[in-house]
Amino acid sequence: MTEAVSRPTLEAVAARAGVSRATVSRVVNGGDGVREPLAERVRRAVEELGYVPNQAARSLVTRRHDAVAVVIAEPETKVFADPFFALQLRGISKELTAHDNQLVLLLTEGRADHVRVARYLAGGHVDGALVFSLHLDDPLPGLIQDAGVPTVFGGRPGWGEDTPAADPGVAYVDCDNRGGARAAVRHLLDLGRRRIAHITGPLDQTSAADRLDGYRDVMADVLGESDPRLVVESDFTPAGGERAMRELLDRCPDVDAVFAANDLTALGALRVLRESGRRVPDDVAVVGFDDMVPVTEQAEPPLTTVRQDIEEMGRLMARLLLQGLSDGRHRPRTLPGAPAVPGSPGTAVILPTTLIRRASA
Amino acid sequence: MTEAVSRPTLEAVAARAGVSRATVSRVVNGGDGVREPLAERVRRAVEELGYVPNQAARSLVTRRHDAVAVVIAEPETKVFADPFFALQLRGISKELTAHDNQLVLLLTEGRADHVRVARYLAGGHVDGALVFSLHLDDPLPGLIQDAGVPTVFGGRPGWGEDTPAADPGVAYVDCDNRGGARAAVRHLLDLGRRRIAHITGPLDQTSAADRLDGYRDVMADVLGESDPRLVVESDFTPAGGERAMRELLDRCPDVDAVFAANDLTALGALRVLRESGRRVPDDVAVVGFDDMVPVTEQAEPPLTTVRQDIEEMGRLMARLLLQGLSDGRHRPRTLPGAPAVPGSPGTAVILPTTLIRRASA
DNA sequence: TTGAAAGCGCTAACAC
DNA sequence: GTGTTAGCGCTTTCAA
Repeated sequence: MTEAVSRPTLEAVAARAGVSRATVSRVVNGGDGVREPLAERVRRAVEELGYVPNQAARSLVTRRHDAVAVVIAEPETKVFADPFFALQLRGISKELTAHDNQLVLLLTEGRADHVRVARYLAGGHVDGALVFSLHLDDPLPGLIQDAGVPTVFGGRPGWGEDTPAADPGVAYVDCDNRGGARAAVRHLLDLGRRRIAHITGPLDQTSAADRLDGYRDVMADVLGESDPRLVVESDFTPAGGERAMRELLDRCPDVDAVFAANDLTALGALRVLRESGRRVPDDVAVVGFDDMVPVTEQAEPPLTTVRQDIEEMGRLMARLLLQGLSDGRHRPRTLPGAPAVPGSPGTAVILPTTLIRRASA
Repeated sequence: MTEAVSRPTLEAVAARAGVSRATVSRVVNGGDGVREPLAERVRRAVEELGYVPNQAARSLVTRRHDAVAVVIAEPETKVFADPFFALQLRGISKELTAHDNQLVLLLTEGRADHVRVARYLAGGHVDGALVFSLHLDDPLPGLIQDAGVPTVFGGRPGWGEDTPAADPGVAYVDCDNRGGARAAVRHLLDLGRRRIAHITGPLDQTSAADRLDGYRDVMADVLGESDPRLVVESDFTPAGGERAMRELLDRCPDVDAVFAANDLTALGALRVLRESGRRVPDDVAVVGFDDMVPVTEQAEPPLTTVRQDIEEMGRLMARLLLQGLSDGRHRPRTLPGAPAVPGSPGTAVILPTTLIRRASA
């Protein structure tokens, strides 16, 4: 196996260049305030010795790591099966890289891992955390709060909502789930459909709950009330979409439209509809949510869906965090238990959604 | 935004418990050699203050991080689209977690990121690295070697092979790509097929090159020579598989079997065969590679394929690395440029493959 | 068994 | 401009 190598220190570089450690440090960190010939000598010494600063030592004094953790509260299998995460990560990755921060992805396979992750965060390996896919009863937010790491959430965190305990300082980025859902259902109504079903996501996630609310808003508005049998809970996966669609056809064979909580779910629903001999959109119209292009465009028929800019959400999460971090650097260090700084950068950012019409509705 | 919090130090805990820092340190790190009543006092103080050790400080002296980096030399989109990585990561993750090591996933979107990753590794954030999906001309292995971080590769690294410069100490885990490919092609021959095509992976990766070699071995053995038009290079993706299959049908409409370099490629090929009106396996038999169960079993028809235990490969990579690390700890520190320790734990581990017969061939 | 003290490699005041 | 020096928070001899 490639072996560990003992690396040269600042001291060694200083000796070789015939200067003090401080001077080397200055050159290594930008080099202003060092006369050129000296700086050049130092640079050569760095080069010759293959010097790389020891981050542990540096972090110990600067309290900075130039690294940000991304925590996804889902098992790997789901993380990797759902393009949603890939897109969000790409946005995050781009933004972090642009600001010379390293992305550290922490995977969690279950509850036990949450403790490990919290320890990692509290251990001061990173300057902040981006956390997403939270579920209602997740212990993670509490653990993270205890860890005292600046955090931005992806998707509105559901914990403590409407309670006085709700942390007003919590930052998150989300899309207009409820508004998007309304647009989808309104579109189906405009198409003349009346038996509009909804296959939800996991209702312990606010995104799924909000989309359900949007569905109900419009159904109640227009039809007065809605048949509860038209709503089936699912889990944002294609397989779940299949199961839910079967259930739906069983309960309400007269269903003439389906609003699926995300595109993957819609994919499963389309498959079952096809199997059952129903034509889309003629017999049953289908609308998804997300607009994950590779999925929606290759669906049969191409999927009408509610678009949200997932990559942009990721980018914004990262930006919000980095901004908060650099602001924080100019302020005195926060004490344990101190309230979040009021007026801290845009606590919640809600991105708009757009209905994208394709062939399925 | 959730704000940073200044954390209590060892010092604070010591003061609270009325003992020395050394004693607290002992208790925190296992606690042997401390009398029970004292230890208990310390534990209570730790609890009350919510003390978590500062890893930077600890690493500075121990030179350990209990963290391992996983580097995947592919753009995110590919990483997340291919279940292969998810499986391997799961194996790695399990093994690391079992040994209280944190997995740090470093994503690379392009060459520029390689330098960043190398810096990160050299900066001493992790004890070792697991690297996979290398391409022939990748600068990464060189950079990593310079970084002086113990590394285990996933898949045989292609660089320097057959040259005196080849590092004999390099550790890697792979499956028997060539043998597996031979089995696949032999199976197709046994089925009576003679116009057997091969859709390769990216040939700058050894796994793809080895599978092509295996294909050629058998074709040459049995048929004397093989029609070069029957080989099309592709890229391990379903879309690539589609393109390649179209090309193949165009060149050799009489093709009666396809050995695809992986399951995703086979999936694309199946789709095009269906479109072209050919029946599988009646007209054209198809064999894949990997046996990614969700893919192979849901393919139409279910895919005959060469199974490799991907999760196990991941687990082994991690085990090899951790073992090397703990061995290294008992030895004097390696000097820069020192050769890898000979007889270091099993330099190469090659896992066997099995042909899994399903409906497609 | 416990404590005192040295020092890991670095940055940041503060002198010069 | 450049060097000197005092820590950052922790582990680990070494003495007591």
